[in-house]
Amino acid sequence: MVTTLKDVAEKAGVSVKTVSRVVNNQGEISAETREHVAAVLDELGYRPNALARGLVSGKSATVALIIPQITDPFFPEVMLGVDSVARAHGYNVFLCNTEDDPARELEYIDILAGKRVDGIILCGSRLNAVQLAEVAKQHRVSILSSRNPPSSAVIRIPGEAGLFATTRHLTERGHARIGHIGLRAPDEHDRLEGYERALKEAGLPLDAKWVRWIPRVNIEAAYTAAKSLLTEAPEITAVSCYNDLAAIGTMRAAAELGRRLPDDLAITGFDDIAMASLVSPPLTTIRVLRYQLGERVMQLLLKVIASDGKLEQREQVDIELIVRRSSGG
Amino acid sequence: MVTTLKDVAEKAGVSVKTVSRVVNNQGEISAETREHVAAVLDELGYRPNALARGLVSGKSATVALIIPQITDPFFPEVMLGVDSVARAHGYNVFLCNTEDDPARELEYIDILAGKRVDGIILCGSRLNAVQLAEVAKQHRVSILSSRNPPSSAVIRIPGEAGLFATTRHLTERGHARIGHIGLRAPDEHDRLEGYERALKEAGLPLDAKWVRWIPRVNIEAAYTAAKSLLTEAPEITAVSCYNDLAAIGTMRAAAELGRRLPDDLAITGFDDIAMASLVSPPLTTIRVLRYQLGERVMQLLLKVIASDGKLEQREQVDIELIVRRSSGG
DNA sequence: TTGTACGCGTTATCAT
DNA sequence: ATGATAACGCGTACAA
Repeated sequence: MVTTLKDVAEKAGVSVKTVSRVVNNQGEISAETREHVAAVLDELGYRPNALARGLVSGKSATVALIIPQITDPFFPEVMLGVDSVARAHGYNVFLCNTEDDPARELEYIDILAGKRVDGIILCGSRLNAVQLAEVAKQHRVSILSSRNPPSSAVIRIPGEAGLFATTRHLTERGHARIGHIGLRAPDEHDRLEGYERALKEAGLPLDAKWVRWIPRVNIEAAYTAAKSLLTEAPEITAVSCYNDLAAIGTMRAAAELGRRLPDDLAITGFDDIAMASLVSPPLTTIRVLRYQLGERVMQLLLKVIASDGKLEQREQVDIELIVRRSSGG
Repeated sequence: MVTTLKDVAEKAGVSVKTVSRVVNNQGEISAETREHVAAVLDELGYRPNALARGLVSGKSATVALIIPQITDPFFPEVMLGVDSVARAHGYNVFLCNTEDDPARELEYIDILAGKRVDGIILCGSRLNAVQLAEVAKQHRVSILSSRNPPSSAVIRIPGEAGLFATTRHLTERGHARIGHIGLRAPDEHDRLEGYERALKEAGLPLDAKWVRWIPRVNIEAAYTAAKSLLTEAPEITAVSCYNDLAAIGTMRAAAELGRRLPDDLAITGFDDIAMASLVSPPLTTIRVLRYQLGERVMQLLLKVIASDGKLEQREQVDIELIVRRSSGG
């Protein structure tokens, strides 16, 4: 079986506490006992039981990262950043994938609370504002979102500004009938607002039938939505999309409908995932530094934990328009 | 603070054990006590402490999935399959990303053992055969690999057969000078062997300078390796790559060197990730059903756990050659 | 049907 | 410098 402090203590002929001290490098211990105990420790292959430690200390050295879609390349890169900071501070990360399901998100939060995680990062949460506020009140949470959550510790991706930038880029290139592929999720409307603002500022009309919604972010859903959009509103000459995956689905639909890019249809995305520069034509998009985002949101969580959950902070993130050929740029 | 069984017991005026019984639906309890306790449970928002439970039961309801590269789209999809089966059986999954570093892999295994995970899935392990055997002996492990590990519970991706298939596809199309971009990792040589066998069977010579190694699987590394390969051995007319990411890096290098695909250079990959059909030209590759792979390797882990780590089993996976334009197909 | 007492492996308190 | 003992929150054996 697994060796415990007691096993080591018996074998070494000392008390449990002494062994504990050696393990944790704490208190004053004579060099010879230390060496002796260390030897036995090594011989028996002792490994501290994190469960017991957690029970006593009330800490689990574990945090959780909740994301909606692990297959969206955006999130793995965020995870990388989160993980690097977490590791540097002795934390392990539970990665929880909700498949865009708010119920699953709440279920995870419940389970994680039971596992006594020290903090939770909500990344692209699909909860509504009320749920989000409640969760942020009850748990130690830091949030990464392009929405504007009422909560207290947030890293904010400027979704409104991003869609404004991509859409304005299209209006500036002379497009007058611009569609939008958006994500239909609770309280998720800032990107739509950016799209609408760009149209308004350009003096262009809004038309509800130029907007299509996808229930989840993936290429397939966007492909379907875009096909319907382009079929029912063929007058459209450009589409600004919720993100890169949505844009890539739109590109596929366009290609299938015989529309050449970018001449017959201009398309923009959001995120600048690796795929964006690999597809043909390369995708005009908004660059977001995902790894750094992950680092920052984890650093924020560390502060939240240190502040005992009382921290109020809101950080904004820089974005940059990357013009490539998909928009005729 | 957090409410415990004791808090509930005091408030409800019953014993701790009675509350415990209500929580776990066990033993005979009078309907009225049950209701009463349930009400208090609810009122106080009781949530079992998984740490304490784990300490008593010796189980943590947690497993771990160790992968080398979360940014390789292959792995998130495996994760999805693992997670679905894990959830269905009441397990949470720790996702551990090693960045291709064997030392980090061992470190994770150590930490996970400390957290008393009930089992570990090694997916694309970078450990050498000796280390792998040792880990499999000491822990409850199921393995997903294209290598041929000596261990006992393995789902095997036929890497040799896959590279044989892609490379033979190239020889059949008349290519006589075929390069290979391989992964340099411990005991990782079965894909190279597939490549070599295809050349031999076609009566073609092997040439060490037609093979380049990447230290890690990512587009950038492959781009660099391919550029060197195509520059120093411009006589090559085709490249069969370790996997799709390597192939995509190779495509980029080829494009930059002014070689048109597939006429000036044919390229094949492995995995059939989403990107493979999106790049231009679409990539000829080997299809692997990643979600199913994840399900199977988690199911295997369940068996390993049930067998107390004694299970011996080795499953093979089906693959399929997908011919697209990158190979001239 | 319900309760008491103990143990899980560790850390912390207070002695010695 | 070292050790005995009591927590931590829960489950299990055994009583009542």
